[in-house]
Amino acid sequence: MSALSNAVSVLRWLGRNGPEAGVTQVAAALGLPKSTASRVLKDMAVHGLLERDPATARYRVGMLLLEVGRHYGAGQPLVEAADAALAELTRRTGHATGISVLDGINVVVLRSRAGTRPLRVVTPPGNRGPAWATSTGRCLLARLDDGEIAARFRVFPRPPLPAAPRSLAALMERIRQVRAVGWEEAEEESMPGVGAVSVAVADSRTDEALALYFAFSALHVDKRERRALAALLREAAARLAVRFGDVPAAFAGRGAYG
Amino acid sequence: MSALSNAVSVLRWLGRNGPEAGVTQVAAALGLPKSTASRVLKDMAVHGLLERDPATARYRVGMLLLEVGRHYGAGQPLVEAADAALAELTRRTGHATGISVLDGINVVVLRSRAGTRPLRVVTPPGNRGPAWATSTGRCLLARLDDGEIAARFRVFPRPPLPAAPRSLAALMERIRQVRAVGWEEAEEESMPGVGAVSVAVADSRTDEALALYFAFSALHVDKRERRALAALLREAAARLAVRFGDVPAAFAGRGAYG
DNA sequence: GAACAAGGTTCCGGGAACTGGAACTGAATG
DNA sequence: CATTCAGTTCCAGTTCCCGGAACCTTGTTC
Repeated sequence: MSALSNAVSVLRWLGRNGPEAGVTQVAAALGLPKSTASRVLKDMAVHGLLERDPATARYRVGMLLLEVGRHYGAGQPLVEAADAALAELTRRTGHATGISVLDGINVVVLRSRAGTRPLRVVTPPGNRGPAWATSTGRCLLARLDDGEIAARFRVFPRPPLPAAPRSLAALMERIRQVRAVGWEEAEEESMPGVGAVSVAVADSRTDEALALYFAFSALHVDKRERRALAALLREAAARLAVRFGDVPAAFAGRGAYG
Repeated sequence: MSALSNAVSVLRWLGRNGPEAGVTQVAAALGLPKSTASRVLKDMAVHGLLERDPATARYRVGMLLLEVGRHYGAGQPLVEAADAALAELTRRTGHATGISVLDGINVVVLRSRAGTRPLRVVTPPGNRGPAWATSTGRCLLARLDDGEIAARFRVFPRPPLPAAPRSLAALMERIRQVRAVGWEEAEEESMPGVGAVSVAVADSRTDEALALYFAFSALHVDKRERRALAALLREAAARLAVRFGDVPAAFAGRGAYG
C-alpha cells in the first residue's frame, strides 16, 4: 500500500526468487497492477535500490544494497568482539568460523571466515538456513522458552537432509541436550558433507543472542577434534559472556525443562 | 520528497556515516523536519530496512539489506565466470583476488576472496575506494574516453596516500599506460602496505566492465612476481573476453590517445 | 505482412498517505 | 524544579501514489 512497503516487498521477493525480475513477473508475484509494478521498479532503479540489465531490460538488485547491507552488525560491540575472537580461532585451527543470528525459524549468517583447510565450507554473510537443522539454530532456540519454540514450529518444516530432526519432539530433545551441555553439533543436517559445532552468547544490555560456530568437512573431523573445537568456542563464549553480562549458555534455558 | 527518496537518503547516509543514527541526527543531516525523520525511520524499521537498538533506541541497518545485498552481481554471467576464474587463481597462487566495478570516481568491490598467505589483505564486497588511486579503478577508467574522465575529475580529489596521482594530468599519464599495456598496478596508493595488479573485461552485450585484481602485501611481492600475477590475470581476462565478446583490454582505449 | 501475444510504459482522475509545524512526553542534567 | 534535548503524536493541507485503460514495441505465427 505505501510506496515503501511495495519497494520492500520487491526486495524481499527478489532476495528469495532469483537475482532478476521483470515487471510482469513482479506484478504477478506480488498481486500488483502492471502499471504500479512498472512505476515502483523504475522508481527503485532511479534511487539505486535496483539496477536494470541493459540487455534484457530486467531489474536486478542495486549496488547500494550491497554497500549498505554489509554494515549490518557493525557497531554492535558483541558482534565485533565475537568476530575478533573467531578470527583468532580460525587462525589457530584453520577451520571456518562464523556468527549467526536467529530470525523466526531460520538462522542468518552475519559474519563468516573461510578456513584454510583444503575442503572449504563457505556460507557468506546473509545466508539463511533452517534453525532446527543447524547447530547454531538449536543453540539460539535453546535460549527461548518452550512455548515460544512450540509456537514457531506449529507446523513442522520438512527436514532439509535425512539427518535433521523430523518433529517438534525430536527437536525439543536436542534442545534439552543443548541446555544441559551448553553447546551443540550438527552433521549433514542442512548441507551435505558439512559438520559444525556451536555455542550461543547474548548481550544482556540488548538481549540479542548470537551463535558462534566452527564449520568443517564432516568426514575429516572426528569426534575428538569436534570436542576440542567446542571447548574453544565455549571458552571464547565464556569470556564474551562476562564482558557482556550474559548468563552462561548452559544455564540459559528458561523453559519448563530448562 | 517522495517516501522512497527519503528512505534511500537515510540508507545512503547510514552507509557512509557510521553504523547507527538517531532521529535528530538524521533530521539534521538530511535537512528534514524532526517529525518526518521520526516517521521515516520508524516506517523503515517496521519494514525491516532498519533495526532499532533496544538499548540506545538508535537505528541501525536491518538484516534484510544484508540478505538482499549479497545477491548483487548474481546472475550476471560475466561476474560469475570471472569469480570462478579468480577462485582458481587464488587456489593456485595463494593471493587474495577480487572483482571491482566503477561507480563515478570510485570503485566498489563486488566479490573478494582472502589469500592464504600470512599477511592477509581483506576488502569485503561493498567496500568503496578511490578509482584514481587503485589499479582496478584505473583499469576501468581507461575504458572511458578522455572527455568522460576529465568530466568526472573536474575537481581533482585529495590523494588518499602520497603515492597516489595528484592531478588529472598524472592520472591521464597512467591511464595512457594502462591502455598501452593492458594491465595496471598500484602500490600503497589507497591502503598502506598493500599492492595490487589488475585487468579489466567487459560484457559486450551489456557494456558493463569489471576489474579483476590480485591484492597482496607490497613488501612481500617483488616486481617479478607482480608481472607473473598480471600475466595470469591477462590470461584469465582474455578467455573471458572471447566468451563475452569484449575487445581485448589493451586496445580498448577509445580516447584521443587510445 | 497482418494479426496476435507478451512485456513494458504513459496517462489521468480520485483518494490514500505523506508532510511538517506545533504541542506533548519523558529522560537526563544541574 | 526548571531546563534542555531526543523523540513521538496530532492534524489539516496537499502531494504523490494508485490502478484501470490505452498505447508502444518487439517478437511470433500462419
